[in-house]
This record gives sequence, C-alpha cells and structure tokens, in this order.
Amino acid sequence: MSGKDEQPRSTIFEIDKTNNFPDWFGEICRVAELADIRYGVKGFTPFPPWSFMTMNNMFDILEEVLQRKDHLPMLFPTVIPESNLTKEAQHVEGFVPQVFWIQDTGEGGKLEERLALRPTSETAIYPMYSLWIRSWRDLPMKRYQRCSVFRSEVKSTRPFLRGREFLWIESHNVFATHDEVKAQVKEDLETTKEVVTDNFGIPVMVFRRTQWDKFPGGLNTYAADTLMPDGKVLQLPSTHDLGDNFARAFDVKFLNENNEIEYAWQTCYGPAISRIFGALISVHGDNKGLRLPFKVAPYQIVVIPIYKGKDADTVLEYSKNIQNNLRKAGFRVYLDNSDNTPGWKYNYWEMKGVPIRVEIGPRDIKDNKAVLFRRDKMKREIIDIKDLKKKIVSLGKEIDSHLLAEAESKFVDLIIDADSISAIEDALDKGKIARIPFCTTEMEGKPCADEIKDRTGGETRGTRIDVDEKPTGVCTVCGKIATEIVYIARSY
RNA sequence: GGGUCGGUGGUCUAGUUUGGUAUGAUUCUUGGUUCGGAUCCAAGGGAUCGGGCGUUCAAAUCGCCUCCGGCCCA
Repeated sequence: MSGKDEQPRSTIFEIDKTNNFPDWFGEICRVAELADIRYGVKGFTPFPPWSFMTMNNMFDILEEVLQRKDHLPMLFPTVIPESNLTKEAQHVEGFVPQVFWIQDTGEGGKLEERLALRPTSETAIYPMYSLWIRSWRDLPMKRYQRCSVFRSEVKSTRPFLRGREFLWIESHNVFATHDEVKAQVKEDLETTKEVVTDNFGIPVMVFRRTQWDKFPGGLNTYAADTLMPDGKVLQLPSTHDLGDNFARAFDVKFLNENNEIEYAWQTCYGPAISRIFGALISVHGDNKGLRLPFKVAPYQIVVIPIYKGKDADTVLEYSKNIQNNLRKAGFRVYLDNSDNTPGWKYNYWEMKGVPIRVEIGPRDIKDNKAVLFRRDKMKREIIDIKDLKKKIVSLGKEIDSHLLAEAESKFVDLIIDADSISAIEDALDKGKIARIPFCTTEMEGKPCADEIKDRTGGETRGTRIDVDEKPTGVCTVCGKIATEIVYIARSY
C-alpha cells in the first residue's frame, strides 16, 4: 500500500451546488437531517433538531429586535371562524382558495360553522383588536405572534422554501394615522435588514410590489428578495400597508383626542423563518454541505478529541474541560467522543455546517496548543490554548462577515439594464436580473408584466425602495412614457 | 393547473422487458481491533417490494385507481 493513489472511498456529502442545486438542496435536507420528507402528507414535514435548533436561534434574534422596537408577543388560536375569515372581500379572494377547513368533530359530529386553519391571522386578530382598542391612548398597538400557518399550496412544495405549514412571526400593528403606518413599514424594512442581512448574512433587495402582486386587502406590499444559487429570486419578509381597509371591515375604531370616532390604520409584517432558513442554507452552503453562521448554528463549536488507546483518558478529560470552559463563556459547544475516527468526524461536522472545530490531541496537550478549524474557509490554525476563547470570539465574527461578503459578491454585476424583451430574456438566461423602464405598477401595467412573464418567464418584482432610481424613456413593452423602473427576475 | 420520471430492509440499490424462494452495499446491535482527514474483522438484526382493487395456480414484476416524491412547463 503506497497510500498515495488511494482515493477516499466515499464522502459524507459532495454535490456541486452551483450546477446541481435541486439535488444539492434535497440531499442536504436528508443527510444533514434538516427535514424528513417521509411524513407522507404533501407539504408537511417534521423538522428534526438540527434545523429546528437553528430556526429557534433565528427566531430568538428576530424576537429580540421586535421587542426592542416595542412589539409585544401574544398568541392567537389556530382556527378562524368562516364568518371572520370572509369579512374583507379582497382578502377572501386571495386566501380562501388555499384554506384548509375543519368541519367535522369526532364520529359524524358537524360544526355549526366551518373553521379555517389560519393561512395568516389578520381575520383572527382584528375582531379582538376591535374590542381591545377604545381610545387613542391605546395606540399604537404593536404586537406579534410566533406560530405556524397553513396554506394548501397548489404549486409543488419543497422543504422550507414552500410548505403547506410553515413557521413564521406575524406582527400586527395599529396606529392612529397613515403616516405612522408608513413609518412602521420603514421600521419593518430596517428590521429585515438587521435580522436577515446583518445577523443571518443574507443580502436582499427591497421592493415595493406591483398592485397586482400585493397582499390581498392591503394598499401596498413591500418585500425583500434574495438570490438563490440557481439564479432565481426568493421572497423573504414582506410588510404590508393595510391602510384602513381592515379597520373598516373589522370595525377597529378609536376615540381621538377630540372625542371623535375614527377608523384605525394598520400594518402587518410576516417574516417566515422556515423559508429564511431555506435561503440561509442555500446561500451559504457549499459542495461539502452546510456552512452555518456562528450566530445561529446549534453548535457553534465542536470539540474533536484525538487519541490512541493509552491517551484516551487524558485527552477526554482535557477535552471535557475545554467544553465546560467554553460553555461557561456562553458558547454552544459539542464534544464528539463517539467511536468514529477523527477523519470521519471532520467530514461529518463539516457537512453539518458547524462553524468552528477545535481538535485536541496528545501533541497539543503537551505543547499547550489547540488546532482551530474554520468551516467557511476550510482552514486550520494552531493556537495557544490560553488564547482559545479570545480567538473563538474573533473568529466567530470573522466567519459571519466572511459569509455575508461572499453572498454579497454574488450580487455584483447581477443587474443588467435591458431595453427590449429579448434583452430581458438574455439577462435571465444568464442568471441575471433585468432592470427596465416600465409604464406603471398600477393595475393598468399588468398586461405588460404578463407579456414579459409569457415571453421570458420573468416576474416583475416591483420598484426598488432601498435605492433611488428615476426612469427615463418609455416602457420596454408598450412604449408608453415610463413612470417607474422595475426589476424582472425568475422566481420561486 | 399541464407534462414527465419514480416509490424494493433505516439509507442507497439489483431484480420488472420474459410473472415462480428479493441482490448487494451501507446503517444499526454485540465482541474484538483501530484512532492527527471516512480503521479493519466476525457474528447478528432488519422488507407483508407506497396503499387499494383486479388478472392469474402464482404478482415487486401485468392492468386500473389512489397517495407520496423528483424534474420540466404554465
């Protein structure tokens, strides 16, 4: 055995993410134990610990930001009576086709009124808001709930990206004026940026959606899109200016300072953590598996003890001490003292995406050193054991900013200005996003968007609100004076 | 919603053309061996072949229905 021409017999995970993204996604869900599609009900999947722990960390970060901005948590029932669900006409049209209904109980019992599994909770919450809000002194009311919602999607479902039950936070806010609503929308978009980009390392572009693509029943929808490895965009948190439409439908009124009754103004904001998790693994993952940000990884550090028979006790005890010390310092640490060989453990935890690995062997103990490995760059360094905590703190930050920087690099040269439908198609075929002057995002512009969709497969994502852009010239489709610049992308 | 391919121990898979005792690997359990990039050996466990109905002496295999999944298109 020369040992030189031996190939590794197999790998725990090795798939070309860039050229084979659908396979990559399905396999990583299975191998890393993120979602188990064997449950047997379309669009419903159990989430094992590895994905759920990560999503919980993501929820915690989001809730911390919301609470810092004066939103209070609450929880409503899962079911909504049909009469409430159908109070706002456009909302009905938008959501009822996707509703799961409960109508029976026990053996042959019939409910007097059908109950909907909430597809979103406006129609559950606002009837209660109508009771809870009496005076301008009750406003603003800023509340949110962390829950799952149910939508009978007709499109093909995928774990995390499109499920029929998904995990999210929905924030429902009530104000005395429309100006406050606009300020809340801005705050929500800042929250999105802080949470999704600064904490999860996922860059986004923020759009005001077109009138034909807004939240059913609202005035305007604002949404963040990110870019997936296959060149398609994915909608992440969206926030909605509901105007006073729902207040009128659900009778949410308050007495103002002049003792006059007024309808309230509302917003809602719905970051779907399970979907953001899908984006997170897709954006950061590489051919060897997951690369989880330090801030959200269930285990931030895995300690791998390395020993021959006679060293076992010493090395194990030493490793346990390191684990305890790191835990005391507030890190999430796992010590892998299973029977597998070190090489197996390296591959396994790299596939799982643990950001930092500490290797401890007899040599290191003797020299007061440790081997520190970072998953994002697959690089090792040998450090003094006394510097361990300090190094981990700085390395954790470095990993997260490196993951973000790498993701942002995919946005460079992403946008191509197009002046014709064939130019749009060209751009999309290259995996780019097309930017065009457009007649209008009011309903009158829909035929132009439909034509683009038919001929290029691209969807009109709306107008950017995180950059200032002024149109010149005419609509790329109909030739009327352009009033807006819109972006066209293939999407999920 | 349209099209298409698929479903066989926990996982991956052979077998389906030509109906007749279901193949191999891996995982798992036990014992030993090994441990700085997937140790090796031995023994053991594990499947009413997605579900239902039909054809047949006989169905993983043929037919119909259905559920679930992958991919492509709208």
